Amino acid sequence: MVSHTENLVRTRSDKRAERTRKKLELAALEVFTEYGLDAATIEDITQRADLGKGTFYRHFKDKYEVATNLVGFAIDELVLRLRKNEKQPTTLTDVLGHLLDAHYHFFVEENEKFMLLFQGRLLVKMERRISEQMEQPYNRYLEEMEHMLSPFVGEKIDPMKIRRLAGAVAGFVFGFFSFAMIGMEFGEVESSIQPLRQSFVRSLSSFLGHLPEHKGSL
Amino acid sequence: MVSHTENLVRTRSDKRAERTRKKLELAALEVFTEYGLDAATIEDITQRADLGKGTFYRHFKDKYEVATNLVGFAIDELVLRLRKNEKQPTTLTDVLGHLLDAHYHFFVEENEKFMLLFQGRLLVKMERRISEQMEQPYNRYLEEMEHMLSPFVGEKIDPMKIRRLAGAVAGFVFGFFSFAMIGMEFGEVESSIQPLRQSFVRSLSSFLGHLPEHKGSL
DNA sequence: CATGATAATGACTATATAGTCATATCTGAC
DNA sequence: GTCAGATATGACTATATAGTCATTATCATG
Repeated sequence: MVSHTENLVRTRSDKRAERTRKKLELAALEVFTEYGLDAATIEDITQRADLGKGTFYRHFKDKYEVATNLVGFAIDELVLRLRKNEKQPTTLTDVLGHLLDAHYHFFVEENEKFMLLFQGRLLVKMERRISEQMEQPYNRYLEEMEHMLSPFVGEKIDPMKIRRLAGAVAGFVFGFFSFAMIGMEFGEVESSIQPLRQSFVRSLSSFLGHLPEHKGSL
Repeated sequence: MVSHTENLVRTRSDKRAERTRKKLELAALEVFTEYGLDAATIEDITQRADLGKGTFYRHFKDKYEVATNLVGFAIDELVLRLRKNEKQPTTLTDVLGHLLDAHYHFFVEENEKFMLLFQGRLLVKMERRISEQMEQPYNRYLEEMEHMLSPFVGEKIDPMKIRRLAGAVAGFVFGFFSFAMIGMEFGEVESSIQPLRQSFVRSLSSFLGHLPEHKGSL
């Protein structure tokens, strides 16, 4: 059973460290969202992962290195969700609706990652040395949204305006979900979102001077 | 010169401790918004205030006590601004417009207080023991907005829905200003806000104005 | 089943910050 | 100008967390 043995090689020895690393990242994500990035300690993380403290330092320089990795992963996933649009959008309203839905599902299904992104953004705003490496993922995310929006806002629109629109979407969505929803049950969240969705989409559509009725001019 | 003497009494002796306290609070506000609540240290605060470390402990139990006070003051000021509406609003659009403007001016004129409220809300969400005393001010703030909105959304609306509406306004506003505006100059902020203001107010108010007809939709 | 190589460990030291308190300073009254 | 009460101070101790590393455990290999 050579192949079996080779399999074991991969899954046991080579991958043991990798599994440990993943365990630490998962624990760190939990601890960061529970206590806050700055308040979390290395021992909080290793205890949650059921590992020795020294093990942490075999994998990461400090907690901000894990946090930076996690922010990168979370952005990757959010960007993937933004891209995965079943039906090709034909109007600005379509795009905005999809963006809102994708963020909403990310918020519900990956709440810890969502809240981590929220915290990370605050760090970036504070321009702490620690968060230097964290900024790039957020720019990727904003660029992705710009890329999705730009075909529907006309060639002559100032790119700066598109950037602001992307920022507005991110701000509203993150603000609403994380700031407003404190203490709400999921049922409440769902019933709060649905009716507001339309207003949100319409509001942002007209930000560019295109009301939903006025079809997005390519 | 009795009055003069009494004046000195007030400003020198009786008020020395109070002036020191205010100095510490001001320094704490700066440090909190610069480094983040959890990352800030007592010595950061006392150095900024140009005072000895022991002095801090004569006035506050720990940094979270100052933070809690500061959140209270900031909410007081924001609520005052919400109340101070020159012309009595006659429509929902008026109220929403005023709410947006008041938040916007608070964001621009008292940016540190605004950012502190943002951070404090995150603490409240995390339900850290430290933030127990911090929750009440936010409820006052939400209640104030509910109070302003309720006359314009119909008598039969479930109070819970008004609460959600107030939360939505707060979420959008805080999210947009603090999350989206990272790295923007004030000029950019201003030109981003103006067109968005109109569409936001218009669509949200038209949505809310029709609530009574769409019973149980929010 | 012995072996080398990789990974994990937690007791340990180092460091940073919290929190205390005896002393010094300030202030207005007399 | 000195006294008493109030206030501020920073050197000090205590504590919590970071970060290290000699030791132990795991594991594929021959």
